[in-house]
Amino acid sequence: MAAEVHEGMAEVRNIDTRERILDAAERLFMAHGYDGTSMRQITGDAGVNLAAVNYHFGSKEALMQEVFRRRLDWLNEERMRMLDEMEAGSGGQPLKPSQIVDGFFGTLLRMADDEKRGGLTFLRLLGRTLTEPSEFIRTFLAEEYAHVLERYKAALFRALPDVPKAEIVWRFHFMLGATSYAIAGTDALRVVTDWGIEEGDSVDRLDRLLPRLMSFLLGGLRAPLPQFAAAEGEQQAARAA
Amino acid sequence: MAAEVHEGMAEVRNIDTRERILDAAERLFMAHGYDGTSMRQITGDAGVNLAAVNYHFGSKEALMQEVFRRRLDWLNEERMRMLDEMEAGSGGQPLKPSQIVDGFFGTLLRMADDEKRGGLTFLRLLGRTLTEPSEFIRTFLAEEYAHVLERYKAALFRALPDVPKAEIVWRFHFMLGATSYAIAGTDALRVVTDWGIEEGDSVDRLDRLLPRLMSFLLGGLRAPLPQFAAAEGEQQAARAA
DNA sequence: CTATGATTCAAACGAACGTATGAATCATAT
DNA sequence: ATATGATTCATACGTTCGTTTGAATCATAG
Repeated sequence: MAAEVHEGMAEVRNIDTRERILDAAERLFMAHGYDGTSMRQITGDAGVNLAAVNYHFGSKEALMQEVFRRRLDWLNEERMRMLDEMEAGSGGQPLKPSQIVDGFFGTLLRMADDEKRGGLTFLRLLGRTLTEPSEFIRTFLAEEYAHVLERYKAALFRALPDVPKAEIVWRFHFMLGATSYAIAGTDALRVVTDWGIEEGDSVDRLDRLLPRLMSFLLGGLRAPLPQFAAAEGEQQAARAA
Repeated sequence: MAAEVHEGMAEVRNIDTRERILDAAERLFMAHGYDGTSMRQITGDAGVNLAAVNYHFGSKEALMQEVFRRRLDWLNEERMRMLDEMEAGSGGQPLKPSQIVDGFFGTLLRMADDEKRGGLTFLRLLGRTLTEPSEFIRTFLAEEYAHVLERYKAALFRALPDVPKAEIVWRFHFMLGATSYAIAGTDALRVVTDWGIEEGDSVDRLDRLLPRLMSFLLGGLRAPLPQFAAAEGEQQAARAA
């Protein structure tokens, strides 16, 4: 079925083809979504034959999965490695929330500067895909992520023993959303209209986005616990200053 | 072109058809996305003829826009109304951040309990659409939102005079992301795996989600300002506790 | 009761979709 | 040099897509 990998410096042709397809698919999926991108666009952009995708990957779905696997394998290994390292250096003590958040979200954002790991394009694709409707994509991502999420959740539980676990999971979820938007398009809603009057900082200034996002995430993660209204019926908004 | 609206109690047939189409489209766009939903699915689910969409709305794109307009018109008017009301009652003083955040995001989340305004289905659709790739959707939403966003941004500028405007806009953006995830599926990444051991609180418990989200958003909004690394080159992670 | 315009309906349009096929072309090992 | 298997290629398949058409059906006004 699949091509056998030979040794030697050969294999330039098909490796090139595979990579070109993956690059084009990454770019187009990011720009137009999975359903909005056709095989003919992908192969056209990549400069390869239409049949090449099915030959090398089997199907469009399998291509999409490979687009993610190519990047996520490294990302999740790096996240695990950082957690291992931090926990090894903490002498059995719980980690600081800022360390954990940086390990998970900081590692992600720092990918944006690494063009050979997909850079901003992949980050945007990922940000948009987490809310994508396509069932098989979310299922695939959930499986790819599961063990990493479990370990980071566990680390947060230990770091914040006084915060109910359900609360931590929700806030992890909120942090994912904030990060997703931070990278998904950054002009998602053109909130951006007229902001950068003074400064010339936009998406590409990752060195400014990262501290900004980190402050926000940590502020949210460590916010006072919510007060649930005791009464049922219509819920009260939290008016506490 | 368009059907003329007569007086009287008639018009039951086409009004029904229009609403049935909008309801089905809202549900299906939420579940499978714009590109992933076909006209035949929509009309089939709605129990109307295939041609009905083009007759009543003109095109699939126009249908999508109407799906949003039907809900957003009310939402944005309500948001404006709340801001007017709060500013009228503040005696010229800046509003509290919690008031502003509740006006914008609280009003949105409270829609989920209002089934006749789309309820959770529309909220999820909206949450997922903000990151959707389809150009025309984002353009449309940006236009529909623009004036509301401007007013809320201005209110935040006034409420937080010591925070740089660019910082506020970024944090607004982050808040949008967190909220989007809070409503988009809530199992976006199955972060949820095993959390609710103790409590039975899930998406449907809006009365618990709202205070939770509000705490997080306000914590993020009022977090300490980020420290930008002075040096250029590779950026340092914010390691400050 | 009949005329009129709005709405519904079955059917079809051409275009684009993902995938499959079998022959041509290439690189390598013998 | 030739055989072999991997890869590329042009082409076609069957489906499904959004949209259009013209006749049938409905509700109302005169």
